[in-house]
Amino acid sequence: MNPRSLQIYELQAEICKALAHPLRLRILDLISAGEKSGSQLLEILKIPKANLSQHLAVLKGAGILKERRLGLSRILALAIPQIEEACELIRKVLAQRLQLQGREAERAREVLKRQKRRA
Amino acid sequence: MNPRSLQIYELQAEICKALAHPLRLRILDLISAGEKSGSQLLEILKIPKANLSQHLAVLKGAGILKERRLGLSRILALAIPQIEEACELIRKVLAQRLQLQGREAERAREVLKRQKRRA
DNA sequence: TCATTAGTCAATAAATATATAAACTAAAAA
DNA sequence: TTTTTAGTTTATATATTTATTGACTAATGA
Repeated sequence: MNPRSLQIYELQAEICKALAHPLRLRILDLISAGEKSGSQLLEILKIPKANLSQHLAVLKGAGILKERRLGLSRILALAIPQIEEACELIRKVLAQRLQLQGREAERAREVLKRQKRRA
Repeated sequence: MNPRSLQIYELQAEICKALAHPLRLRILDLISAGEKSGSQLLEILKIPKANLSQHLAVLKGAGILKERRLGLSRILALAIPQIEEACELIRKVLAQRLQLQGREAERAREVLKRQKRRA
């Protein structure tokens, strides 16, 4: 295996690790809908600010988020918008599967009901 | 936030966690190029088989890989091909950035050389 | 200058992830 | 039936992640 490809797998693994938390995925989603400051995120997420700061540090560390100062606050934005695209692709698939599962469960319940009526 | 969306973030985070290792990303890539058995992967990856088994268990546990028996071996295939699509999207971006970084570093070296010649 | 705002840092405890070695198992072949 | 193949399981040591608390800092505004 050529070393450049191996390097890319490692980079990509670091990005996946940074994405591997529901809060961080939600944060990316919020920011992709429009740049936000930490305190704006705090209002929405309702978690301790030290915790938010840690999660943001993970995302910045992986190069997924970038930051600029604006007055007292720091404005966060996506550094690699394609990552959010990839995330949305995955979410679409998962949402579809959840819906499908839901419909299947409902169909199973219907079958049970009908059997009960007949008995 | 509606609970269905929160559930999807959690599902997605589990998938990202399963992807968050260079070996597992490479395994997915190998399998997406064509179904493979464990021993085929072992030949390519040259890692202890207990370790491969653990990594495959992670991928199967997240629902990313599925498995069928064929004689003595178990054949692995992608259960959600769109995940590999998303991974490739990310890899493309990373490869581009690495190339760009490489070119920039080279330009910087050139500049240094020219300065030395003039001195 | 002093207080406030927005955020980071450091320490800690608990939970998870990883690699490795060695024992184990199930299906197929001899 | 015994052996072999292909893979899993268990135990263990180490490292990493996460949430939480409380102290800290840098920029702004009164």
